[in-house]
Amino acid sequence: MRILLADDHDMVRDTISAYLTSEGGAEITATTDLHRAMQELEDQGPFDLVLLDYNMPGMNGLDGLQRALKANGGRGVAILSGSAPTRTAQDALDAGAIGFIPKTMGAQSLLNAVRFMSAGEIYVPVELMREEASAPAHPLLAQLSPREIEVLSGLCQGQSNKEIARDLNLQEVTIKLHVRTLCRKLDAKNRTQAAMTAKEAGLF
Amino acid sequence: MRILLADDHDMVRDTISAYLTSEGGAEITATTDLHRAMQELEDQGPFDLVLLDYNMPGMNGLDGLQRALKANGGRGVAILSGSAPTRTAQDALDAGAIGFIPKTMGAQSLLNAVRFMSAGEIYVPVELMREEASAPAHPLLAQLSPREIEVLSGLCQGQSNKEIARDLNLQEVTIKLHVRTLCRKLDAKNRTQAAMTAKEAGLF
DNA sequence: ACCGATCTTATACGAAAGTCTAGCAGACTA
DNA sequence: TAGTCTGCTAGACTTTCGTATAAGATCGGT
Repeated sequence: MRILLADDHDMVRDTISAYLTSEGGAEITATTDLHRAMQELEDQGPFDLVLLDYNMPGMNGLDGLQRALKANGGRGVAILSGSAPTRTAQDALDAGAIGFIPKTMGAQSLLNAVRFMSAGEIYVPVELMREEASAPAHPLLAQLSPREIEVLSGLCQGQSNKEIARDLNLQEVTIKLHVRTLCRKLDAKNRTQAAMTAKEAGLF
Repeated sequence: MRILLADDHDMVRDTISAYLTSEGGAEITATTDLHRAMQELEDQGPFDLVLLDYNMPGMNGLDGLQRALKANGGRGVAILSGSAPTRTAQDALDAGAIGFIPKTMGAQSLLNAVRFMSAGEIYVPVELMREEASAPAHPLLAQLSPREIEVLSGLCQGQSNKEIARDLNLQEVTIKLHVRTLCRKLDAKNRTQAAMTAKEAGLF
């Protein structure tokens, strides 16, 4: 089982490598960023599985995933992520990833997932699927209305009220109200502070 | 060597535990958040070393550090962090932490550091100390003037131009200018987007 | 001494953000 | 059926932000 692992956190990379090697008998090649991962893909041919950290130099969101997929000759590429917004997981799968692994998953589960994906099976943790349907993902989101969450998403992209209004088919004034209530609920003085709070909480 | 490890990423926690146990002969107690860590501190008495993830339910910045320090009866408490702003490291040490461990550090180095800190020595990775003095910490900061960095800091706290001006003893118009150049350099359309970019890059 | 870069202040104007008041629809209760 | 609560929408108004243009001050370096 030949696996390529790319993560810029040495500690995470080292310990995961050690674990998969000793407990799973895997043969790991580890790199620190997408650039070097691409080089390994060229030099060492296709791997049974490629694991890419979502937040890593060179990734540019799911851009790196696309490139790795092309370079791995049809074999699977999966995304590792520390903060795991359900949305990103869905996007990754849509983009062709063979799996999405949140770091909140246990080491033994990781090993099982890696074996699955190496065999060509698509793997997504059950919690994420459930979360999609039921759970509020984050305590902060629970106290926000659906509209407010949509508006907050716009805020975090640095959109103006007018842009948000256009995207949601609403009037600009309406957005202003939502922004105000968002600021109240998030204990922020203005849109920027609200966006920062949401970002820190790991939403979006 | 009895160690309490608290990190909400199961994967990270499991693999680090396994590594420190097998390679370092440590006896690890692992928990998922600060609340449970405090319980373990009460139940299992003082540990030789407590490792706390900086981004973890219940931490509230360095608030959790203070509480853990009190509960561990004089023995050391260190901070683990994924994104490692030098500023936070300094603050942690000032608050009484016995060490600061970025996850970009290798597993073997971690083991050494843990042995050091268990023996009561303060540990900070050399790169952080150097960074403080020389390196630009982040490529993005390199192209910003000192003033611009100060203003950007204000932006990331959601301050208004007027507030920033007061804090820096400048006129509001001056801040506007800096905000404009910041938006140019960070490729942002407005202050909110600039703040988000800075946040994503791990600054502040 | 000159040049260029950075930082500073000023005036002014259009655009966007933020505040206030108020009306309307659906849901739940009595 | 009326009452009430919550979420969504709207118009008018004030404040803040963003931009343009101009110009003085300081500092380091060819």
